[in-house]
Amino acid sequence: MADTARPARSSRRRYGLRPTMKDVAARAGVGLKTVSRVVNGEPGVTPDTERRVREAITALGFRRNDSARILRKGRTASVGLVLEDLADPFYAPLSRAVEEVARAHGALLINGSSAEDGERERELALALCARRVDGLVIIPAGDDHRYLEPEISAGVATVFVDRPAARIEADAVLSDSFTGAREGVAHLIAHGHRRIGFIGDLPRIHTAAERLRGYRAAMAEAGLAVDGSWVALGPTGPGRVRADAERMLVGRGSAAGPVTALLTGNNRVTVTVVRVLAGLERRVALVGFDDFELADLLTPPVTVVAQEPALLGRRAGELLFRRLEGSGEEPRRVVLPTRLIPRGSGEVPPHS
Amino acid sequence: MADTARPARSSRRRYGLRPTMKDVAARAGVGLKTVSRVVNGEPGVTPDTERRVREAITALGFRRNDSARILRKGRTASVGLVLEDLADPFYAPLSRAVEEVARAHGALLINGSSAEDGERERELALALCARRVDGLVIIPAGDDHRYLEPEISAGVATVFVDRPAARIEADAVLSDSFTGAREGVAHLIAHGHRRIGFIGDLPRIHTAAERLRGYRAAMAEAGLAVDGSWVALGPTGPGRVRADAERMLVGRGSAAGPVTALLTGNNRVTVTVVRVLAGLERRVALVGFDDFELADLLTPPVTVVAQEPALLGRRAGELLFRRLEGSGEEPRRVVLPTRLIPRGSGEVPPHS
DNA sequence: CCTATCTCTGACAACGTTGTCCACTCCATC
DNA sequence: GATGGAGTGGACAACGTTGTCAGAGATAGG
Repeated sequence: MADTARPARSSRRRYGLRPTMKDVAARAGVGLKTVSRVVNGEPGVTPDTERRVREAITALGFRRNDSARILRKGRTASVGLVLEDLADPFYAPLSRAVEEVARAHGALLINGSSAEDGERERELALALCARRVDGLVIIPAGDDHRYLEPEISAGVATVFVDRPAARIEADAVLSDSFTGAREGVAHLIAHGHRRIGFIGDLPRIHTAAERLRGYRAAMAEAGLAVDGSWVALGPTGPGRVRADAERMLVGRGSAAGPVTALLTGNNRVTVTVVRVLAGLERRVALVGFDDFELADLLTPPVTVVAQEPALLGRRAGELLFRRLEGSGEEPRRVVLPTRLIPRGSGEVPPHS
Repeated sequence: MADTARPARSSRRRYGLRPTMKDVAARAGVGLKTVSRVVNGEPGVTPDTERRVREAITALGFRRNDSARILRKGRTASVGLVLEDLADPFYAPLSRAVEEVARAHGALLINGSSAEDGERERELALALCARRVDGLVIIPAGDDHRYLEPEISAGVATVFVDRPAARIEADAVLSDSFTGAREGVAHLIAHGHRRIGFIGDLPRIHTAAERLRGYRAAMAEAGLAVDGSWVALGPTGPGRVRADAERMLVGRGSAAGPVTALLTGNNRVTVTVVRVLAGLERRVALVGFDDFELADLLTPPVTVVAQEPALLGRRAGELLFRRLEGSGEEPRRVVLPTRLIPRGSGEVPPHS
């Protein structure tokens, strides 16, 4: 008796006795395919038969197994999102926007946080590919995305956001970090500042490099030299940022003297620097990259170079689904403008 | 010839020519199962055979199809999270914490935003069940979760967070909203306030109802009557909240006069009210439910009743995986304490 | 030299669904 | 009463993987 090898009866399987279409068919006294037709709203079933099937479905608590459906149909109606940190106030609305686009296309969003670690980004992206997501939206942490090549050529639509892909050609949706930073620094210069510092993210991160470039460009355009001690790139944890800010503000290790104004490279840096400045006697001008909630209610209100994270996400989602619908266009790069929002902190005059 | 019906060759299928184990096996000149063994690191494969298989895998760019694996194995190693809004600064860290727990257990997190709509919550939760997530974490929007009963008894571990399930028994991880609100109001009373308003979320939301209860309890304990015009529950959009706040502050429609202090029911409400108060001449005391970034840098710094969203998420995740590992315990309710953080805005003395 | 034991390998079925295709029923028509 | 067609229903294979089990060699022991 080979049957003894099978522990479970056909009607109640596994730990969680999930009924299948077969069980529904048996109970309703119809064929398997008829149940499938009812479940999928396909035509060709008499009202009476349909009623019997529906009764059986509710009686058994049947729910279609989408894993099996996916396997059979090939497409999963889900897209993956890999970002740095879901809880970051910049990325959260971006994620939400991608979700909305996915939802409009009937797809679910699976997301994972890379914690700014290239290896973890890779693991996540590949795990999502193994689940056969139809598409991927990636805010890259790593500096080599060739590992995605087989996936992309196997048909996984892929869009990069906030930062471009490294070493492969792929769609990207970016903010114009260079221009944004340049305008921010020009704003400070226009208000009389000559010694301006920049505190940014790790230099390997594209946006950080671009913002630094924008900073240097604005300084150069104004004929201002940049002292080496005025630029500090690194991790955006409060400790490092606080130390660098304090160093620049007293002018320690600098022949050129302390800075009178700061450009901060992203929302986390800005918040830390706002804290540092709040403890100071003298007033220091500040322009922050990224808008943030309550910036307008601080004293002084914080002038920012604003991006639109939700728009970045939406554009990325739209690009993704356009690809999924089979546009065979070349990879393209969408660059969104930033917007300088003067609120006061950028208009503080130089101290010395 | 029935074969003409099959358009694709066996080695390159579908749009995106995904190689399968069969293809790998053919190329390596071994059996299907041997490939499976190599991919899964099972013992019993000679080094030489393994090498051949690995070569074929990289040559073809093979990646295991987890959909098929899931179908076969029964467990998906993924959990679902349904919350109101991924972009909300309260829920984002909660989501991230659940993700971390899932990651520690080798599972992926699929999340969806219900937009505070019970019907959408239901759709999302059931869609996740259809994908056969192993477990579900839900921040409920709806007021009847009986639709989950078949899923739960089919083995989907389910944990509710922030608010309890309605009309079913299920695990829940909550903050102690009642005590938190009571302490917040007691703090205001201790600083001399007698006319205290409460602006909260929709009354059908459990936390809003509990916070209102806490507010009333504190008032009653101090022997203070509550004027009907001092309580405003409703959607937390800025328009409604602003209107209610302004109404309370001038005492329009109230025999008892304008309030001198406010308890706000969640972070969104607090932020809107902070904006309203910033435009006022007189100083109004404020205690906000939920801590938020920069609360300490506003003028005056905002006193809050803090919850720990990340801890809520972590506990929920842990509870979920404990269930998944088969603890057959009764559904339990975990209640986490809140913490009053005095910063100044709650200590403003009454105006009149 | 034959058998017993062990290691490695592969054929086959099954997971739950959907697509293809054929069979059957029922009615209207000739 | 046979014929045709439309309208239903169901048998079967396939999606890509894993578990079971048995077969094929190799080695050792009698």
